[in-house]
Amino acid sequence: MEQYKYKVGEISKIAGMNTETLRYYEMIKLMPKPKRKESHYRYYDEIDLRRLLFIRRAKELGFTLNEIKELLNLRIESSATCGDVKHLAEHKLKDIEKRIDDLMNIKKVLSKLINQCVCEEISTEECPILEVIDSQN
Amino acid sequence: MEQYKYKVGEISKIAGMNTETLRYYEMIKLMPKPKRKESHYRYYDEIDLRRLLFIRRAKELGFTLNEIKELLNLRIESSATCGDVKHLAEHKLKDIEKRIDDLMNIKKVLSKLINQCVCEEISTEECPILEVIDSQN
DNA sequence: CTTGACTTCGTAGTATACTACTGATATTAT
DNA sequence: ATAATATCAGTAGTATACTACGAAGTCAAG
Repeated sequence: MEQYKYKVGEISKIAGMNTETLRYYEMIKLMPKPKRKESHYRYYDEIDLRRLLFIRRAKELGFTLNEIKELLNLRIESSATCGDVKHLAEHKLKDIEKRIDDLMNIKKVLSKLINQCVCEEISTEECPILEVIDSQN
Repeated sequence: MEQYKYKVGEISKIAGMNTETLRYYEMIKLMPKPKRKESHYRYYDEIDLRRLLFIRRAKELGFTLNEIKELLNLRIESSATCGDVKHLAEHKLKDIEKRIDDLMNIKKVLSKLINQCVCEEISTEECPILEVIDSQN
């Protein structure tokens, strides 16, 4: 079939990780077991690639591999479990909104620092970034 | 003096970490060496507390301890180094803006999922969160 | 002035997330 | 057909960030 076009080395290169990492993700069930042509080499498709790119970025954003697994498993499988999924998704949403908020605060302080930095002297003593914490209260 | 009011156990409790973590941060120079009354127990003040709270949250936001160290050291020490500080701060700012952007995308998809989740059936096959990657291009 | 909780330092152990290595087998290019 | 390159499974090792432990010293209440 045409869609299984990447070998492990190829897809891991595109996704910016190495082959061992991909095997590791398979081992911990963060990635599904890929197709094997004649039961040998692993072959991957576009959906696998999207998933890997998502994992990489989510990791950079501070989610653990377990949290990423949860995010990726969020979907409505039947009306029976729909409430649970909604609940979990709402929980994740709150968490993400708080993250955005805190990053905005850090951004504000950094911007201020950059603007002050037209090379007037400011205090050596105080660390400006600590204002972030104050602005939260 | 009045301002050195926290012992290690007290401040670590308020900051939501344990005493060993604080000693660890001191060891890797993420926290400064605290005052010692009669050269024994460590004593901390409000600035130390703000710093610890910042560290904790920055960690949750996906910054490594080294990155946090860099953020905390951002300040204008003299007009000589001002350019460097500005450069580094601008770099960090870009990084943070990208993080906010990506989190907004995740937020959008999660909100959509929650809204769909008024218990109509949607596809079992597709993982909605993968749309995040698509919406980035 | 004792008793019990807290702190000291150093070192060893743990969890997460890889990363490297080995020797065998498979695929691909010439 | 054969040489170069890729992949295989399994296991051991590494980096980061803690976390636990032990034995001795310190402090504060009754």
